Amino acid sequence: MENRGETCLNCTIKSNIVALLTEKELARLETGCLQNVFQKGELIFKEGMPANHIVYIREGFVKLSKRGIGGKDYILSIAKKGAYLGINNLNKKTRLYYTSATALIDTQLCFIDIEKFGILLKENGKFATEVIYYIFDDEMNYFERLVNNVQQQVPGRLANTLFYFKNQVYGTNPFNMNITKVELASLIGTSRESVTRLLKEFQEEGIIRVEKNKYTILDEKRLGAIQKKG
Amino acid sequence: MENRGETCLNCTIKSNIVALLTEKELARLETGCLQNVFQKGELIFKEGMPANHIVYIREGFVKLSKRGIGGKDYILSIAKKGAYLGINNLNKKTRLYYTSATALIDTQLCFIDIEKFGILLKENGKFATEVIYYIFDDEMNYFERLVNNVQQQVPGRLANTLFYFKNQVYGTNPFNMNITKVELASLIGTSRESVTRLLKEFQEEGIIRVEKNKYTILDEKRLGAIQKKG
DNA sequence: ATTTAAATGTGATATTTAGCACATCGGGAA
DNA sequence: TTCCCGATGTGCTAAATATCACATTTAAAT
Repeated sequence: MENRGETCLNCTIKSNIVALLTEKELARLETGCLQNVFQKGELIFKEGMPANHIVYIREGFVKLSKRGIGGKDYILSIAKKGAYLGINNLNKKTRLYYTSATALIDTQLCFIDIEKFGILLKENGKFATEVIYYIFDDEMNYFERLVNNVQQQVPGRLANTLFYFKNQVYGTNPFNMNITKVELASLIGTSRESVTRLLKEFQEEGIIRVEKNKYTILDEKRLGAIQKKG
Repeated sequence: MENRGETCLNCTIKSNIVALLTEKELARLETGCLQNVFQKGELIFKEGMPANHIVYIREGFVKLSKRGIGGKDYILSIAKKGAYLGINNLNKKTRLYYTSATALIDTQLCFIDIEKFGILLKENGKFATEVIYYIFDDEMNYFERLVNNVQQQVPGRLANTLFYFKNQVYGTNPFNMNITKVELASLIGTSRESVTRLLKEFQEEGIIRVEKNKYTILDEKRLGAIQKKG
């Protein structure tokens, strides 16, 4: 991990949150801040390892996963530019990463010393308020996805997840999936085969189109109906 | 809704969070604070209605639910003493309750003006930090439950939920369920009949005992195995 | 270009779960 | 007490889903 020599002070990709800090506070943050690029497929941090940093995604996509029974991983979410990873360790005595994080494409990250981040929180109420807002906006929205997934059956969950990628993750309509069908299945909580079959079904009905990794939602209305029906 | 004349200043059931406020800040909070008792079954607030307060649970249990398709409710969680409800509205422009809340037993509540709460956050970083900690501790733990529920099948989810009641909600081993089987099913995301059948199965295997509303977990080890197996 | 491993598609089958129908129980209300 | 309604138990059936086995395709590495 090399420090590129960039500083927080002159960083051009400042987050909304960090923009609230004074120069003095930024300078302090910087002494515990490290920037780096991770390539596609690289492990950023591993579940259960000590968490001394909060990882800010400047650019790219990151898969957050946990190891389940039988060594089978399951995916919690896809984090993107602007996300703070490991922020839930702020209030822990023993800080361990709750998930593993893997770069899905080449990804630029900042590693922020978690102690320093915590000190800034206590000293700057506005900063803390923004952090709270971030938590609600970013974390709680995928919380809603989870709630739906518990209550719905597999077609509804798949519909959810397609909308999730279109709206939350990529924000474009034809979008390029950076994850495999196996991973998609583990995000939905079903089997790979079921995903294959359902996607095929959706395609036959003209609701979506899948070419390689390029997914297009053709009929939002009907996909929405599937989502609602469960 | 009547104000009982108690004040935040002399309140004897102060939360960890509020304990951090100065007398001056407490006095300010108090002008927008109202205390009340809700009886079993009473609706505290309704999904989709304007949310002008954060509701603090001083004592009791509250069911948080959402209306699904076909008018069928589903339950997100059971909140207990010490919980702040509606806190996720802090950063919204239009504040609407995300869920409905219903008292499961007689319950003491404080209604705190959300604007005043927000002002305190910005002015007192320590207070804000505690709020952040609260959010992680309380919200994120039931987030974990949701994650598991997505990945597991029904027996695993039921096991989850039994542990959830024992450890998170009631904190005792024989515990008295304040919800019906129908509600339990809607918490797990399955049908009432499946819950009945599985509970019976667990009883036949000596893993739990159910008498009326009194649930006893007899064999944590085996229940844990079911949970892990999924 | 060749090789190899991983990812994907697909049919057949076994399990799991939902949904329906109906019986029974239990707790209020009159 | 008696009536009544919601909650609960239970068998049966249909539907959904997982799992297995294997073919095929794609991507990565040499």
